[in-house]
Amino acid sequence: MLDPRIIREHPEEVKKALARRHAGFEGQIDEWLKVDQENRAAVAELERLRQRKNEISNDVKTGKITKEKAQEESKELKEKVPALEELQRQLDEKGNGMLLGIANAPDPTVPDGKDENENVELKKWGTIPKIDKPKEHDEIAKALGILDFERGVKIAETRFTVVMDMGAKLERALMNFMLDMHAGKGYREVFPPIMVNRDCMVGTGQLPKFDGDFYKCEGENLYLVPTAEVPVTNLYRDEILKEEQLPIYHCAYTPNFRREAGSAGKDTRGYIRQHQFNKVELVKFCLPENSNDEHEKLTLNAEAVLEALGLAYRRILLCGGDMGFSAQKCYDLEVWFPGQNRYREISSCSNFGDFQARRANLRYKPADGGKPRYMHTLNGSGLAI
RNA sequence: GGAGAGGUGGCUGAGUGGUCGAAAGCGGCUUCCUGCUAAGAAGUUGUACGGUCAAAAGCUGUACCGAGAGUUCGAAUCUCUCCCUCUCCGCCA
Repeated sequence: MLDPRIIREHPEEVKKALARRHAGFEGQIDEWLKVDQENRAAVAELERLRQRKNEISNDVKTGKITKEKAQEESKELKEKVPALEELQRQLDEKGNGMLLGIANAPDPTVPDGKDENENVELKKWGTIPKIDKPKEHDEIAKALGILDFERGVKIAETRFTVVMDMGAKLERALMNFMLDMHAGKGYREVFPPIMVNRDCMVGTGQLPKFDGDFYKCEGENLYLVPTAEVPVTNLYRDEILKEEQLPIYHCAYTPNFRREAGSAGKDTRGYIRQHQFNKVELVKFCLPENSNDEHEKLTLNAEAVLEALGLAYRRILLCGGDMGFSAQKCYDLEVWFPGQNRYREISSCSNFGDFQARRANLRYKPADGGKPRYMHTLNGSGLAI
């Protein structure tokens, strides 16, 4: 979430930055400021009453007043404090809930624009293969007998696919290839739980705003991970690391589960927009001053996979209107699909600044002995399989 | 699933109603001392949000001993509910 202090002190700047998302978040800032002000007033009053309470019990202790007198003095407090506590708790919850629903502010280097048409192409790599009448991947896969869409639907439901024989082997080979590649470049491999609790989902920004996009276990406080970003970024939740421990790089393979609730009718063909898919994810934790550099390096690490596989791709800088909720800056990598005669997203590499760190309470103790500070987090697909 | 034990500061671990944000030890930091393969001495050492201040330091207020609720003038300490961990038994890939 955004820094409450910055919103209080520079509301206009924050609103201006959020306006670049073209999603109406700026209006929520004013609402939050109102709630915040009420909340702070309630806290001040509450602290005053509690101070009085402590004085009374202290006076009993030192024999300054009798118990009877203390009871009498406390009578009013005993009515006021619980009521005020309840009010303050509600205001706090309300303000916090609002903050959790407000997206990250775009970085100044993010281009203006309201949708994907205004993204900026930054680079292209590789040669687009010349193929006579290229076939779609699902045609080829069906012919080879390596993807079975019908049985996937039978076993689960639509958008689930069975991968067979050389297809399964290819899937597994790519997974290993990517993990080995990143692990060789300093990313510590981690295989996390693929179910996470709600705190994790809030920590990385999936919840509360996007409730319904994910699979939740009935009667349990557990969600199937929509990306390894969630368990891996939350590894150090509520911890204070030492500055010397940063940066931390992790790579992780997990299956990913998404309900794709809003995408009915989109990409209904083939192995593209599945409810379950495999991905190797890169996650970084670093000092605030290094996150921009780390973002560039992470994106190059993801690109290296495409280059090693000899696949033509391009890098896109997302405009303000097309960025994900938690990101302050995001590059998409798009790989050439001969059968569709266009580039399609294969990776998304984001710098979250301290947005996730604030939600997940990811801090580090500076080497100079200062107060704990929020670290920065980044992640990128490296890649979706 | 059944039975029992327990959740305290970076760690170990005291603390059963007030003098407890919390003994002690370890670890960390600072200073001092010693010429010998590092030891000793002293001090210091939680987090968040406020106030004071030009600011920092300092001082100061409130909260935090798994979470929530209750009893009380006063709760780490008593009561209730929940969560989690450990041990044993059962079941099981």
